[in-house]
Amino acid sequence: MAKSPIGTSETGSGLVRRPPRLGDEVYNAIYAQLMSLKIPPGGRISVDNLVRELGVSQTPIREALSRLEALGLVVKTHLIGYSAASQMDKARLQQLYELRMLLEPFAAGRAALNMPDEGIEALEAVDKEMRSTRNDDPRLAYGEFAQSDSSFHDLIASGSGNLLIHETLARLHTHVHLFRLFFHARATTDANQEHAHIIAAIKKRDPATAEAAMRDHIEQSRKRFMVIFGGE
Amino acid sequence: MAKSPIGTSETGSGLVRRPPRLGDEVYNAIYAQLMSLKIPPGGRISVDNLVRELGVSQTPIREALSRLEALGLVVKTHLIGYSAASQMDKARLQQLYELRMLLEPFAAGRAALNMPDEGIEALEAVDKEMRSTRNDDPRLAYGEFAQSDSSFHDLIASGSGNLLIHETLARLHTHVHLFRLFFHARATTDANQEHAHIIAAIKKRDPATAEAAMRDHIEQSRKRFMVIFGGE
DNA sequence: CAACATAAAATCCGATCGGATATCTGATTG
DNA sequence: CAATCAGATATCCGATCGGATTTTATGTTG
Repeated sequence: MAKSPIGTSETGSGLVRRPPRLGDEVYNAIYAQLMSLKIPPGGRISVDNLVRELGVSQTPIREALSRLEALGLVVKTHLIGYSAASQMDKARLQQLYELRMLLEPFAAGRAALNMPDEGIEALEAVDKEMRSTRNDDPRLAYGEFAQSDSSFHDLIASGSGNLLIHETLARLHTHVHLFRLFFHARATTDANQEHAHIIAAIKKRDPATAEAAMRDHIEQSRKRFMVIFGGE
Repeated sequence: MAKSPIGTSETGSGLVRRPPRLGDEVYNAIYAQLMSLKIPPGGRISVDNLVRELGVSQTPIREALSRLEALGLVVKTHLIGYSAASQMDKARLQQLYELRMLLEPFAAGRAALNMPDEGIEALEAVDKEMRSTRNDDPRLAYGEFAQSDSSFHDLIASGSGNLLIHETLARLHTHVHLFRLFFHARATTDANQEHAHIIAAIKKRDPATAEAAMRDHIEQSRKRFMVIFGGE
């Protein structure tokens, strides 16, 4: 739902209108190029090229790249330049899921306790969206599913009431998102099934079941991705 | 031990000598001012002031501040400027310990399995250092203890073998560090006792006990800090 | 005396410029 | 023919400059 999950100025309910930041547009432009894989993982990112391409000076580009570096989406080498983060290898994907397994089940349990009713409604809306995705172009269907899945987990993390956990997971999911897009990991109906279990438990305000359901979902998700590297 | 836990170029075992980055020195200068509380929590940080004070141009200062923003140590408001992150309130400290409680016991358990022997030696060295701290100036003693404690937890996180968890915890500990310094939270001998239990379990390569010991340590630490806000 | 309007200073955002470094291309030599 | 070296190009790092905005200070008025 949100175009850029982290780093944008929170003008959602802002009462004062502030002039736009050129850096934000640059940020979104580069972010889009990364997500559309126009800039492939590991590919070099030249500041001067972006100057010519976007028609702005170096200053806002550096600022935007600096933010992207904080997210781990790009890496900087002194006197060399920026480059897109390299694709995750098997070990790194393992570590990522290890961390998700620690945080997300807990978040789901807390969400069952703390999440406001309107949050649950948003969750069901996203879930419904995922099921009705019948885009003819499979290439686009990937993107839509991945986007919705990201929102699903983001909503639960937010519903945990713990902002630190929410921020940490937001960072991780950006990489999951990118990984999925790169490998064309297909959206299985299994995920929808698992999501349904999680939502049901949260609706029942049953933290233990929500936690277990999320634990199962993360583990299944891990297995679905691990086959890319030749299984467990 | 490490002066700046995140964001510096890894020149540790670098074979090539690269010219120094002015941005790094600026980064360390501002970092020091934050840690010494010369810039108080919530205090405004003027770029122009730093230009005059450090004698460099805006460019490296903006770069350094951008990195500090990624760590959450400073916050930026468009057309207003940078300011030091506000001091944690009770709710935020609760969230911080909630997250630590999820990650650090796990890391300790993994460290019991994966940590190389030399890592354990480093751990014992830090532990010894913490016990022998008998600085006359209590103001300095705080700082030394906090520094060592940070190293202690950082070593264990690193020993877990999971880089993502290590990075996440490094970010959190920076804030714990700052919080402790601000409130002059005293170093108790209890912490040393708890640390000893953790080290013993890791040396025995006993993950379950290490995990439990860390869990206990985090909980005790939380209680020691919570009294600042009037207890649990 | 308080509140508002106006003016001045401080500050940030973005653009542009020069020096330094890395990388690429092509020629020379053993 | 391969390897090495030199020059040219591309790029980054840091400095400086102007416009836009915010904040503070001052003066005016009810």
